[in-house]
Amino acid sequence: MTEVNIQVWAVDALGALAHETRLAVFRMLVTAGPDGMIAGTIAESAKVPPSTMSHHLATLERAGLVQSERESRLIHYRADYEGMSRLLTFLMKDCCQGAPDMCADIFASISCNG
Amino acid sequence: MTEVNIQVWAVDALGALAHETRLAVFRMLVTAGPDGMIAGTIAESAKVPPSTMSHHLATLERAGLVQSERESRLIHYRADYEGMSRLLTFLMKDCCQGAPDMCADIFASISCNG
DNA sequence: ACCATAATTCCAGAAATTTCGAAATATTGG
DNA sequence: CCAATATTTCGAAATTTCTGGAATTATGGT
Repeated sequence: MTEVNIQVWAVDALGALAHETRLAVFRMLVTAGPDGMIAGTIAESAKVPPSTMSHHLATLERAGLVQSERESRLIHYRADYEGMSRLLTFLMKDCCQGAPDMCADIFASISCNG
Repeated sequence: MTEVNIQVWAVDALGALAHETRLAVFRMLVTAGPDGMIAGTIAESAKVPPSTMSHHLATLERAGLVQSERESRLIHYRADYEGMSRLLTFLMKDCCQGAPDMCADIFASISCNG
């Protein structure tokens, strides 16, 4: 993926997360782990009509941040860790160049333990 | 900042970056370093009218991603590394819990050297 | 005081996003 | 095949965002 294209994609991904409901859903899915959640349950948890949630989930999926898989009548949605990783890496790349200390700070503040 | 409030802020910050021009400008400012850039130069570089750019810069500043400072007739804009750090940390927190391996992958792929 | 420069704010039209009920599609069970 | 359930797609109104010319504010030089 060329530099210009990844930036176009990043705008989409950021836009997908730039919405109260969608960000909440995405975080929920990340926390839910690899099994993900059923579409209906997601809508119920977020207190929005199924139709509305369907649009939001489609937006997240188009942006490559979630994946869906049908299992009989239910549709499972799970976070796409690779997409998220790509986004975070993209955002950090420039920061690490412009502000060498910043990445270190972030690494320290997270340390992958919470 | 409470959990719910940081998420509200995060939506704003993500929305600020979810625009082709604004993302390009933000990355430019990060790369430019602590001295930042003059408003007019930014508009010129991005090939948008000063008025339009002023709106975009205000959006980024409201979101806490850039800072401005007047120096005589010129206004310097610089990336707000603390804001960016807060956003990246926020996004990573959930990921590190839901996908313990993911943060490690990101750390490896960056390693703060480019 | 006046003029020139730099940038913002005002304004309003254009474009995109958000919302959700109703209708359509997909799947299973009887 | 028919009914029930899960979800998406359609459609259209409401809201928000984006854009940029014109007017305004701020600063410095002569």
